Amino acid sequence: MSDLFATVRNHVLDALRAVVPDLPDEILARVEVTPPRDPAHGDMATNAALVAAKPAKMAPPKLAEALVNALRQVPLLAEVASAGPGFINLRLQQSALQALLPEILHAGIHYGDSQTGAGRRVNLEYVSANPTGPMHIGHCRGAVVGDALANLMQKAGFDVTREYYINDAGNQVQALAWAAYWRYLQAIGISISEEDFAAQAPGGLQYRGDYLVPVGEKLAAAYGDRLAPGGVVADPAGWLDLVRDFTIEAMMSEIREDLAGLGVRQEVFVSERKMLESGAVDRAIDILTAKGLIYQGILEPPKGKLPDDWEAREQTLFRSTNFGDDVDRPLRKSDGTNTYFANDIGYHADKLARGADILIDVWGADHGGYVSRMQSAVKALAGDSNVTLDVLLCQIVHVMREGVPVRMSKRAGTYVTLRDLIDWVGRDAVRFTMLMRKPDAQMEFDLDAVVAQTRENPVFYVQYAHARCRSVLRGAAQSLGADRVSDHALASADTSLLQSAPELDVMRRLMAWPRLVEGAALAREPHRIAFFLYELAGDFHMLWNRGKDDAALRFLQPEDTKGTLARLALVACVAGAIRSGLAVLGVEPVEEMR
RNA sequence: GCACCCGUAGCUCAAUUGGAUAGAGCACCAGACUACGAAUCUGGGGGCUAGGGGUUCGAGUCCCUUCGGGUGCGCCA
Repeated sequence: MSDLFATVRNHVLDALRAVVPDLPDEILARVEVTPPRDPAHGDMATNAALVAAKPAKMAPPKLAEALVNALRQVPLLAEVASAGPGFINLRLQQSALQALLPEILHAGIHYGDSQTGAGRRVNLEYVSANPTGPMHIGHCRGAVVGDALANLMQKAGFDVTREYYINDAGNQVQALAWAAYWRYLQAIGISISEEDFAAQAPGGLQYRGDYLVPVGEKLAAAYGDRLAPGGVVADPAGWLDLVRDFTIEAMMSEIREDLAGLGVRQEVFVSERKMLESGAVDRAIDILTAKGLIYQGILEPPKGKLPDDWEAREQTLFRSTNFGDDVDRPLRKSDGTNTYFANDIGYHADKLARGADILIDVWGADHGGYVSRMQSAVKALAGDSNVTLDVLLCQIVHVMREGVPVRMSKRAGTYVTLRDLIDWVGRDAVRFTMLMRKPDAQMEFDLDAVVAQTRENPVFYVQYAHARCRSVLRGAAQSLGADRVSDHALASADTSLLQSAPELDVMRRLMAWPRLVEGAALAREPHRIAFFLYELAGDFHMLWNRGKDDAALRFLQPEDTKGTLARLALVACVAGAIRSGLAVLGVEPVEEMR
């Protein structure tokens, strides 16, 4: 399938090589063929003369003129002109645009697929919420961004593994086990006040939410009172591991359900505990030790206000400063167990060992301070293999309801779970809205705007455009017969009949889709897909209304079957492109609005 | 105090990764239904891209700096 931008870019490169032989590759790589900012400039523009002027030792306008003369020989191009400081504006033959439609119809949902990432394996880790409670709205953004990015990169040809890291080792899950045990005691009729129990549990009672009540009941059903003989808090040695594993399993099952409700699917779940037990962490640290990157040392105290209990202490450190980090980072806690970072090194080493060319982690913004040390570790482990770690930080989501912020507080009981959110606005609205923002910008999520059925609500606006397309095609199927308006049949329509400005504008938008997919995938920016769909929907709604002003522009022309079929081909292309984009976002296209 | 992210129309956000005169929606004003779905569309006003300096053919984008918001800062994950 052809990307017209890529095709034209090749023509530009040919012309450039002809005019200026022996240009270095890095100059050629900077040559772009892009949609023009102002449609009056044509269908495409290239910066070729600007980037090549210096190495060619020519003034940009002069080089542009030479390129214009060469490009005028290309049959695909109807107009070629230099402009401004040395841009070259290009206008395609109408036939080139019209020829796009059968291709789109044949490609169907695969329109925009590319081979940009072919042969490159991506390990994409996202969500990785701690199994200590239900998912809330804070986890949601990362889940949606990660999932859409996985779809996007697959569409661009990458071989993507979707992964979830279960933080089931360490103090947090011990505390979870104690909290579940408290609920278990209640379930078997032993009532201990929060305060009394908190005094007995190491670290106190950290998880007081009632989501653990069913877990306690299940424990009671499975074990009776055997975990608390004599009706008292038993020695944890006899129950802690069991209760912990049981509870983690229960929480993960809830999380998987929540993810399924959001339409997020991951095929690999890695347990931190199992990874640790397998020796993967030790092996990774051995590798770093062999490279001389591990040492015993004393860190400088942090600047500014010191933690109360700070004292100078020698510890095991990773030399992350060799790879751009600010300070070296500790691998062992004072009790001898691993820091989270040490285990994460093991985990990333494991990802590398399983075979990946690109690692991507999607994290919450509160982990921003952690990025450079993890990238340092991956650089150290990857050595010459050039595997990189990209980290996407998802910023805070402020939830608004009726114009006022919804505070995220467990204590105040205004804790918005992912399930609440989906129940309130629906899966598609959650996903689309989250994807209308760059991940690294804070966003406001207005619960009322997201369910509004107006242009203000992009998910509605795009769905409506698709529904309108389908509505026309349904109507045409009635009058012309379904077999004549299938995508396959419409692919042989005479699209040269489509010559009006708004029709050609839609084709230009459709033409940009493959290039947009590639760019978004390379930049790891799924939100561009959402914006493209919003703009395509706008083009289509405008075209539709042109038909209201001028009956000659309506899709269905009873006296002109050939013209009708040509227009239906365009409509079917719009619907197909919308489906193709919504598939990336993980949003369902709808046949009609209800 | 230090590091990272961010700052664009009154509001919510884009800007093809350094490209031409910074664009959409909401809100405001004025219009289009005898109609393939008006839940839509057309037109209008609205900007020193937080401030200042630098890099070059060219900066919202890169560098320095000031201000403002967010996040984090050895034994939480």
